[in-house]
Amino acid sequence: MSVPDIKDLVDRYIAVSFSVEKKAASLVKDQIGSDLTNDQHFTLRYINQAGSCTSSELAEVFDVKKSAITAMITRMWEKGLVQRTRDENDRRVVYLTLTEKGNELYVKAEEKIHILVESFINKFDQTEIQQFIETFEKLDKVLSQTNGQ
Amino acid sequence: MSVPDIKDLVDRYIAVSFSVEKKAASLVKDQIGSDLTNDQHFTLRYINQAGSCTSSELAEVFDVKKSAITAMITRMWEKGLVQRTRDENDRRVVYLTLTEKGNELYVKAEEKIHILVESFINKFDQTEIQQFIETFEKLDKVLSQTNGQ
DNA sequence: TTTAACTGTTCAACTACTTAACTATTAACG
DNA sequence: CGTTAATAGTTAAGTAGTTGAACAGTTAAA
Repeated sequence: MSVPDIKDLVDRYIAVSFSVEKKAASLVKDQIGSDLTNDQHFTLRYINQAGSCTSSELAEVFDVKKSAITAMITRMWEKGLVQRTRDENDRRVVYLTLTEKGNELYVKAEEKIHILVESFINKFDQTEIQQFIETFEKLDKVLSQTNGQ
Repeated sequence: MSVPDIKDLVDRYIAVSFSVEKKAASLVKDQIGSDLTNDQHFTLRYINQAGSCTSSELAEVFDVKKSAITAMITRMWEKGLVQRTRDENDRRVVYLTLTEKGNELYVKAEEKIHILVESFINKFDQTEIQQFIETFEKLDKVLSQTNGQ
């Protein structure tokens, strides 16, 4: 691959990945509506799948400082979506779980996103979709390694 | 494709695309440093490539309200990165252009991101990279259509 | 010429994030 | 055992980015 080729590839990669990122987030936001922000939805999603988790865990997964998690969980707690429970054995630890309301809202939002993504991937054929997911999974793997340096 | 298949595909798609989005943004942020935020960098990028543009144009491209653009451009103007120039023919319009400092900072940040992305895509073979870009371009195209509804 | 449409700004309110200092608790080690 | 380290989470001040609604000024349309 010659020098201008790689520069051109990198250029296209940057431009189009940024564009896709912005547009996808915007679509999801429109679909979820005003009950939940994107970040709050993905927080509910994580807690739901983990059953329960800690602030430190969320901070690592979302790659933000713990104080950012405290603030977000407080906002969600004020809306009645999550609960804080202190660990009896290690009194430093606080477990986060979904309330009934939080779970309901999560399921509703998840359904909406499923419909959105399904209608979206229906615009492509099977081979293409497999390729999309393969692409994302490969990128995700290498990004995880790069982050861990 | 049976029903559980498509549900599973959608699940994987949502999870992995969110993960990639977060990690990529985080890497870029680390690379750019504290001089520029991701959004400010991509705003510089857009203005640089367009030569000059308007607030309305940016609002449409980034899919945010015009007041959000006013606020961001003001922050960048305070840092001496962009200029506002009123159109002489249509006094409603304000043209945004990069200052010398803005352009320098953009070029520097762009170099950093190029090195990052290049080292990143060097971890894959040519066929894979072509596939990545193809994937993003297909997604971008359909996302644009979906947004326009 | 009045009315409508458009461009951009201001303001209040909100989400999200960082840094730094802090509390409370547990673990480590001499 | 007791002092010191590390760990989990919170608080507070400051910044970035966003929305919605009201607004000023300008241009286009009726």
